[in-house]
Amino acid sequence: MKQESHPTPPLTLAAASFAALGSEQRLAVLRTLVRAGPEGLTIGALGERAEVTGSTLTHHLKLLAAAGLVKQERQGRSIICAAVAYQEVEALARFLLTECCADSTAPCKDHDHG
Amino acid sequence: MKQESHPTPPLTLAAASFAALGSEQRLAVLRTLVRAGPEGLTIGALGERAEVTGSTLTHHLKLLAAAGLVKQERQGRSIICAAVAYQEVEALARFLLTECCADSTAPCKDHDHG
DNA sequence: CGATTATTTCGAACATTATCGAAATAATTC
DNA sequence: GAATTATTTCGATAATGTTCGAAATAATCG
Repeated sequence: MKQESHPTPPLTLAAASFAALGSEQRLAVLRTLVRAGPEGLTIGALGERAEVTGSTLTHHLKLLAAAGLVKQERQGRSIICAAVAYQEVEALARFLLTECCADSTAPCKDHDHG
Repeated sequence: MKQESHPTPPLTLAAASFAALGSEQRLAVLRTLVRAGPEGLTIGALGERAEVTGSTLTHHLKLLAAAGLVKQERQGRSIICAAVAYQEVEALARFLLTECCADSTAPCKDHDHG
């Protein structure tokens, strides 16, 4: 069993990340960005597509960005957002499943860890 | 590009599942169960190890169970809990990353989707 | 610089969730 | 069936999160 050195986020941060995903509106926002791909969307365009606007969108984006799921970059007068969910989601999954069965005497026979 | 038929949870349910993971205490509870492996733990033992007790633990377990992350089964006077996070987490990750770049003209060259 | 467009901050109202203790229910043992 | 152990329900209180609109800030354009 090779011990790969993928980092796992600390509990508090992982919880914050999951919490960031735990809202229909934010999920819709994030998925809109995932669909939009690496080029991203301006906040305005994002708001239109995801049907969230103004201060509410700002609020949600702040959480998503703090969780490392979205990055923002100013471009002219707009701000462009893009999902960086790919590695994040893997890290979160790893966080959950890491140390699986560490306290168990029985082997993990009936789990399929990828 | 083969289209595999893995189901994706509906938005509302996925959000609820992420929300269930979005609390330090619940994450600690779930990870304790993951560590405990398929044999699970009684609610009492779980509460001791995760340092959450009584009605609060009941409350959290209800959310985790509703999200399909934990299953419970009565055994004698105790109730045994076990994590079923493995498939769930994969399904959630799939939910997020599904349709990646569907709205993009550019290919997803700089993403590494496993 | 003044006007315009894009986003954020702030404050308040409202809604949801968390936490706790006491009493209630469920299952077992003697 | 009374006593014991394990968990849940209930109701109250406190803590967080959401949503909105109006005003404030940022960047560009004429």
